[in-house]
Amino acid sequence: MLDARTDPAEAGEPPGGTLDEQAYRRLRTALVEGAFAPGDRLSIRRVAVALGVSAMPVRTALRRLAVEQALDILPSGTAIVPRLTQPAFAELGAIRAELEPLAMRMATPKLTPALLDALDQRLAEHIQARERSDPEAVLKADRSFLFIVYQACEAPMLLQFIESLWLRRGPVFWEARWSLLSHGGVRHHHREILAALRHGDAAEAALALRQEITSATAFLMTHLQFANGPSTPMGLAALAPVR
Amino acid sequence: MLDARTDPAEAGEPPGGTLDEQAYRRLRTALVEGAFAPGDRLSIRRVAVALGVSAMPVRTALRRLAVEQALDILPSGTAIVPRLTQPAFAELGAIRAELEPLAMRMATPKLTPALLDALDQRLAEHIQARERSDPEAVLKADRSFLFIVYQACEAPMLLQFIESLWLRRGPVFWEARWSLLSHGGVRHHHREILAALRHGDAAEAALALRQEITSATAFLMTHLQFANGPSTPMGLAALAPVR
DNA sequence: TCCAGCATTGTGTGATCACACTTTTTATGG
DNA sequence: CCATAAAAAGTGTGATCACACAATGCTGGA
Repeated sequence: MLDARTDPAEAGEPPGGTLDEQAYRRLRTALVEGAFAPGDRLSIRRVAVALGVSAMPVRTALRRLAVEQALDILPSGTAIVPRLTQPAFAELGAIRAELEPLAMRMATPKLTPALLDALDQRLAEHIQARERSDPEAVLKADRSFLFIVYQACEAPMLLQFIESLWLRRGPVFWEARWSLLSHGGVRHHHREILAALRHGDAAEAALALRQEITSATAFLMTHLQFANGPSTPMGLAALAPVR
Repeated sequence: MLDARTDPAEAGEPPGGTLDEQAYRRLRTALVEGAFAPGDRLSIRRVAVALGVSAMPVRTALRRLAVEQALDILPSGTAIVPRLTQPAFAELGAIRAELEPLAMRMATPKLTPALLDALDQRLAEHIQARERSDPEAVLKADRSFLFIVYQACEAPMLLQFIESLWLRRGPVFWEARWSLLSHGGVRHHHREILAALRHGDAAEAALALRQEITSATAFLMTHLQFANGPSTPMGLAALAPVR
């Protein structure tokens, strides 16, 4: 079970050195990709056999995700996938509406022409994906677009907060990806943001982003029933062994 | 070493059930109380013997604090007390200036008369402590004042973010407690906040808080040399065994 | 006196086990 | 047939160990 460490080459996806890291990353991506249903119990030992490792790295990863609010811990200690209530979702939107525009303002003076071109490309990808009615690609392009900006602002603390928010946001948006396709104010706002960034207008870019977040949050607050079973979660089967 | 669990009574400070929790809390308070110097290495085993427990709970607690950004992890895996650089401190202030006013706005309609009276008392404590030139008491009263508000807004995600920020802020303010005594715009701002809260004016309260944060951050940015050894840290001796 | 080399110690990682507790299942009684 | 109790899995916690690696110290030579 130490192959991953003794054989650093290969394995395109989980290059993380320690088993802790690999277990964490696998669970994390499974989570944002909606592999688990809200309310699912993730027991240390079951996840461990699914991942093909011992209980120790899984315990670490589960607890880490709990600290990041990506999982909840029952009084008994068992980790469960959080069931986002409506107030919690509203809170999430309110925090995002403060932090992400801040990151946008901080990033504005640091965006190089190369990065601006990259943003342009992500916007094009979004539009194409939308024309093909491919909601997964739309979500992916949007995420790429915004995180190019968030990473450019070189604020590690802020970046981790935002990633933690997206970790919780992930499953909800994933579940609502078809509804979001019909909403689609994102394209407009991203165009606004990009134009403002090209002019170096931080305040304008931040404002457009804030509007995107509040509008998307408001849209989902009405078009989404909370505390409900999702479409077709895969469960632990989504966790292939660690190699 | 299981006394704490088999003897639930007694032990006024660390009532936490599991050893994980106790280790976490002890390290956490030691951290915010400035027991460690920036750059100190906290090895799992050394902390374990200082705490009188095995390595397991300490490992958990250390990793948890690292996720909360209260500690850094070296490439080797050793935990060290972060050395706050000037840009990092500025970033910290910028995030606080967004999130804490948000919490203030959310809390305003939920503040009961009892809570407002409690705020009044904390303000009085601040003023008294200031007259005695007791910087520790001043810091404590300020923290109490603000966290009464932050807890009242019933936003668990937001509260955890703010606590994480204060965890990082703690050592710096502790080190600068004497300088802060001479600054002291806090009293004024807290009075403003309290008056606004009594009128239910959320925007005004949030604005006053934002000014307090930005002014304190600006003050410390000039009156503090960064990446420097502190006064008299206690080190591991501050960690009394777990009972 | 200084530096190279090695031995010693200290380190985090991860596996495994015993224990106490909880949840589920099964059997037993009404 | 159902409710209740007993038994059986399943669970997290925490201690302990082996291992690989890093840092530290010491000893030997120049």
